[in-house]
Amino acid sequence: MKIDPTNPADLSAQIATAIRDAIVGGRLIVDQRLPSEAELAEQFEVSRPTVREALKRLAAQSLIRTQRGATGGAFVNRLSFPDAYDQQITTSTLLLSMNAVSFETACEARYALERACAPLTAQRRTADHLATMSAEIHRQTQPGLTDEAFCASDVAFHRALVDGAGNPVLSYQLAGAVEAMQPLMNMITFTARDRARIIALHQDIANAVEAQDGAAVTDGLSALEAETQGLAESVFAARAARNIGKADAAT
Amino acid sequence: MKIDPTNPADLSAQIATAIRDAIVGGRLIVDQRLPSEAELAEQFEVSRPTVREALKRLAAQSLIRTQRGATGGAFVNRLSFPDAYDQQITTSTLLLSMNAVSFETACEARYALERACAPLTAQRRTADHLATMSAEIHRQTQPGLTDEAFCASDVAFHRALVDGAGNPVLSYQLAGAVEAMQPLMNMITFTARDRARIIALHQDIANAVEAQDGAAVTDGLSALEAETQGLAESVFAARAARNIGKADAAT
DNA sequence: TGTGAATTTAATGTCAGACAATTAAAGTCC
DNA sequence: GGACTTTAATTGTCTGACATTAAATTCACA
Repeated sequence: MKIDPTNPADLSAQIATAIRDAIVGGRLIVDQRLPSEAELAEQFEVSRPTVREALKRLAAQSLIRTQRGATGGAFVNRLSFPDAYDQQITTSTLLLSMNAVSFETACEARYALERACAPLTAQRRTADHLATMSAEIHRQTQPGLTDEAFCASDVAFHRALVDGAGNPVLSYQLAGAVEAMQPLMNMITFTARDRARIIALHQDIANAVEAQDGAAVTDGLSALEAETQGLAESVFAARAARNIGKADAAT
Repeated sequence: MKIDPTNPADLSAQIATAIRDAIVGGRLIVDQRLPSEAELAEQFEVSRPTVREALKRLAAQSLIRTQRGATGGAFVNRLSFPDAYDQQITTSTLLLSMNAVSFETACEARYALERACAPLTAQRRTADHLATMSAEIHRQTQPGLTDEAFCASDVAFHRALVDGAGNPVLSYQLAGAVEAMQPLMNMITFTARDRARIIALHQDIANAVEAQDGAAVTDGLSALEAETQGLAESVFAARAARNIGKADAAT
């Protein structure tokens, strides 16, 4: 592994890329120990701080872990599903918040993805998943629940729906989509009547899952999407009207 | 922003977390300049190399960018869709390769997600998407195409299908699932007859997309999934049989 | 001979200070 | 006023040192 000292890019970035390629390409395997920082510095012909910066870049992506002590060092990390979830959620959340993705677009994507799970969930859901969904629906009926808590419960309900498909890759992919939506969902305040309608749709979906009726689950999700989009539209319309009013008052 | 020097975690990790929270929480906004490394070192009461390690961690996640020179510094980066794609693909690829995710599970997830796009793609596809799909199908018919090139064209075909939904959030989510499958797909060698069947199914899907028939697109994807799963099964069975043969020969 | 404490050692974590490279802005000369 | 030069601020990199950690080793002692 060599790097190009004339390359304008940071040396630490080049070194990180070289090591990352070695990991992705299978030349470094899980739990394998990398050379010590001093050895890496010698190999790449740079100083130890530069090597360290490169290693921190990799650590930030959970590609390596480090251990202190005599037999310590940097080790290739097995990227776990929870680690991947976290990265996925952070990335998705920032992507939505920084790119002015409309509620409509994000919501459409979320429900489209969830519908992808519907047939599998209907087929494979266990008693655990049904129990979780019931429990969350029950929580949502509690009076005095804050909007944030209601949304959190909503996320938990949908998580159970997704996990019911019994496919960890699907769960991982959808974790980002569902969780990243939460900040957007929190922009909406729910009236008691709004909540009642949503809860009823949740119950429909839960029933369809229990009955193992994939088509009904899909339909339920579509109905919930329509309800959510309608709700958001009226909330944003009301907000826009208020703002126009304010602007008029200011002139 | 303060950190806890008695915390056993790395100082650089704590600093990175503090800054990341400020970004995610909106206290630092896009394109805002962070204090200089020297100022950050003073604020957090650590040395400059430690601050630098923290900044490199954030740079690895595309959360900041740095610029040299008089008016340089670290700036909060707008996480772009391409950046998010890249991270998503790297994460997904490593997740699959390091966790012994079965071909079956990954394939199921991939096609479930693609079916999520089918109705939207059927509705919204443009002439561009149709042209890309046609071009890739044509490429796939070329004799002498390597397995790698065939798979790459396959990915491009599916990318066009996904992008046809016209929802960037969906495209971003699916980029990982589709691209991460490629190394697994490359484990399969295709006979001419295998390719012919796959191409025929691609053509069916492309026709359905052109006809804006969402249900037909969904069915086409399901057929393609079945074909792919069957193909993989026979390849892996043959490979297992060969290995048993080898093991017998070795005794 | 076995065991537990002390020592050694190898590695990462942190620091201080320096210099190089880069870039924008300020200043200067014609 | 415009082109050139200088200056200042900032990141990038290096050197060398010390602190901290944890495993391996040594060694005294029962």
